[in-house]
Amino acid sequence: MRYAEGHKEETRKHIVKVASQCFRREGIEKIGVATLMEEAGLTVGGFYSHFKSKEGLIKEAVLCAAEETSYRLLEAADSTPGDGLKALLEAYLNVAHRHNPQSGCVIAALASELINRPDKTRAAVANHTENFVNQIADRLSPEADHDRRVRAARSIWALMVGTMQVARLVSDEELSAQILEDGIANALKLASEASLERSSI
Amino acid sequence: MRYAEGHKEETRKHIVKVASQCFRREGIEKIGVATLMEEAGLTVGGFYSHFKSKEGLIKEAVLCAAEETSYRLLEAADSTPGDGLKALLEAYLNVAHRHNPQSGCVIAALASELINRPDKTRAAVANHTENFVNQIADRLSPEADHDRRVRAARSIWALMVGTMQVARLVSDEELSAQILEDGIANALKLASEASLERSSI
DNA sequence: TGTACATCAGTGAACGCGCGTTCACTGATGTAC
DNA sequence: TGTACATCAGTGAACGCGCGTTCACTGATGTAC
Repeated sequence: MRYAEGHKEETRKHIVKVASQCFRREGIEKIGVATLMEEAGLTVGGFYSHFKSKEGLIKEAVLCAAEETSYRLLEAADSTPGDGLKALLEAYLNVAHRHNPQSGCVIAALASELINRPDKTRAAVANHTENFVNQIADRLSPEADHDRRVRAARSIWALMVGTMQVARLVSDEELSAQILEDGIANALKLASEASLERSSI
Repeated sequence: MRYAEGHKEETRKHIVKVASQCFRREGIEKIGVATLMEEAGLTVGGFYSHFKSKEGLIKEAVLCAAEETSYRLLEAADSTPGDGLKALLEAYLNVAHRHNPQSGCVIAALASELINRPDKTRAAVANHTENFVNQIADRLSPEADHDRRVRAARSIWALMVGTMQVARLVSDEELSAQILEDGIANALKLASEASLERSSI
């Protein structure tokens, strides 16, 4: 059967999207190419006309997921004029995100697997992360200078990722929810500490 | 060949230790039973007279690693009378730890893999973590009440784990070192914020 | 004291299975003449 | 307008390989008589 213009590109995007969800849900190593293609409604044979290798798909799927998440978070921040950072933190550190890694932050879902990926994949993620941190920094209270804000933003980001992972490790729902709440409160403390510092120089 | 009393138990412990290092270095899924046994100087056949399954070894190796790390960290804290928490943070958030996951924190090394392990393994890790958080809390400034300290300790712990992972994701040595340093400074801020809160109630 | 047998930690070959990857093929549509 | 051929996204069987696991075996020492 012949297909419409752009059909192959659509299929490719579809595979990337499905893969990005499967990876976040089950882990990169745990899911195979055949399962992935089946999940996308296709058969395994076609995979290599879209991607050079599984690693090629991994890099694309991970970046796609990272971009989607940071876009969504920054949008939450920017559509809440009062306290953008609080909105961003609440969009991340919530129970729904905790239970749905497949549509959430790829770093929280796969951090330890990403660290051991080939340089190209890892560096791409690291780049994206540094970018995102800078965008958090831009949204911190402008009283502090840029360097201080970036350094506060990095710790806020680390706290977000670490908190989500700890919350997912814990089975007790109530404790897990409290960990998330406390994460928001403590991240906000870091932000306000950073803005206070300026006056003490 | 017949072996000395307690020889088998020694071998078992040796396998657990080697496995805990290999897992942290390469990831749990990535390393096979045969490689593991070879790394321990043995052959694969003997494995199942020591462990019920690979998962059995995983649970033991992960817990063994967790206990070793928390023991070392608390020791660092307790042998520094002035500021135990600072000593603990410095023992964790340093460049050597960043470069040596195989002998470091198993949560930072394997967080995302641990989240997807069977309940028994995951729950065991979660338990140990909660324990460790309580022991950090005991070492926070006693001005705050217990609940506040535990909640601060949880975020400090999340910040430690998240910071180490972000530092490992980044290739730039200088940036990586700065992320670790800032992690220490910001974790200390969280601790001192928690002790200040009491007076505001 | 000497011989026959039991013990048991560790060996190494083999099992079925799912992995990532390859490739000859299908079949609906587009193009050439 | 009709026929023959080219295109190419997707199919499905097969490849070698390493996985977790099993099992008959080894061989040095301990025990029984």
